[in-house]
Amino acid sequence: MGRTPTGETRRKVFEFVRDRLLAGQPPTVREVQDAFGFRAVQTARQHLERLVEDGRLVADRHKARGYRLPGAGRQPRTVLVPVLGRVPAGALEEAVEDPDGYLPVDARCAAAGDLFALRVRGESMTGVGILPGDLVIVRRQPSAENGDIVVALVENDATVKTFRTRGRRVELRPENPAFDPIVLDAETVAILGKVIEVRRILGAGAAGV
Amino acid sequence: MGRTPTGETRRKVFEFVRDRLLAGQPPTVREVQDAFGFRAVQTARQHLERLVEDGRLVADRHKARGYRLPGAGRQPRTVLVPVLGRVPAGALEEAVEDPDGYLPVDARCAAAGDLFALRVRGESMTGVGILPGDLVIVRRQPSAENGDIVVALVENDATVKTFRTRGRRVELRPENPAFDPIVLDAETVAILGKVIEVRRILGAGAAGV
DNA sequence: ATTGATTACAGACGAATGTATGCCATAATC
DNA sequence: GATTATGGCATACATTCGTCTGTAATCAAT
Repeated sequence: MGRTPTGETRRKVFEFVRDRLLAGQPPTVREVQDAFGFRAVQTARQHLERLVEDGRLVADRHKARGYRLPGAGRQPRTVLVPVLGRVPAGALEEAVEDPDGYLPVDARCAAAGDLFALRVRGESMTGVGILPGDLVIVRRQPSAENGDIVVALVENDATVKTFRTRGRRVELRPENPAFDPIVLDAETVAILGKVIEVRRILGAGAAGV
Repeated sequence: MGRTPTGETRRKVFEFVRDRLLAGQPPTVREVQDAFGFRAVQTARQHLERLVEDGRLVADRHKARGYRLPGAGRQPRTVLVPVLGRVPAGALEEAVEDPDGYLPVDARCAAAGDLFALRVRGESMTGVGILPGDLVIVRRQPSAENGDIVVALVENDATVKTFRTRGRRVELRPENPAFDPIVLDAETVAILGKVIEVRRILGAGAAGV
């Protein structure tokens, strides 16, 4: 039957498969066939096999929906992290039960259950590029090292500060000259966790989860 | 044969399927079977069907790898967005082919293929909390509105600036007093897209994808 | 003990899916 | 015109996979 310009269809097939894979829904050969209106399965398969030869796709042989993008190792292990509305004293567990939403996070460096996210209030950390409304992703841990940005409970309120030891006491330092450091006994400071990522969502209307 | 405590296995099955789905690799019933060492396919299927009854999964009937996570609305629609190393003039398509890695992004507000990510170089946007090394997630679009933060091609190099019209010309304004705005003819400015999200990964050692 | 619910196993069937073979049409090159 | 490469079609086959039927063991409640 007729034909399309050389390489044109192949490129579109790749984009179709890639988009499906990135969306987490690998297509079957016949779904590719239908998507392009091919009247033979083999036509779709020829394009797919060519893409494998060219190294643009890899194939799990004899597996349903077996086409993948190359470089699987570099792909992130995604988990959904709950965004906590408020953090009442110590009740982190309960807050996780009723989140404001979820963020997809690459969790190759942390266990899924150990992560949560908070929305930043106040301007105390603008000096290090953490603005009001930003989301911080936190790995739960009871202590921290000098220079870590941590989430701590101060007067029943979660606050983001830089952690620093001061002899036997601990300094929670804002990164904004307009704010004063908080110095407390090491025993009385409740560290909720360490900030491992900062996000700011600018998208029009799409506000933050 | 023997049995495990009530609900325990079911929970683990759910977590297994969920992790696979979030990783973009939906499992078959028999893969679930193998993963748990069940000696009958039906055992895996019973657990999966129960999870569907409980509303924790949804099923595309008679489809290979047909189990999905429910609540498409509340949960983020996660896609993997390629992180581009360099952006040679205009060759965005090719750059997407060979990414440095992928970021999981909530793409409820954009098509999967329309997104890419870049690592920020330079300090020209520190005034709005975008620091060197940050990752910006960009939605491809050829134009922008006043005040949008955009990625534009200037002298064959991708740069992040605030977009503003100046009569018939456009101004690409850095958000740092130490830098000067760039003013160009509207026709000669190549806008690659609009920044919809900013990320900074602080995690120890885990550096950025 | 009986009943019911849950967990698990065994085997089989049919549909979905990946794969193979052969054929035809168009376009470029010699 | 012959050759070669490419894009596409039609059909058949083998494996994978979702689904079904039937059986047995364990536990809780009656």
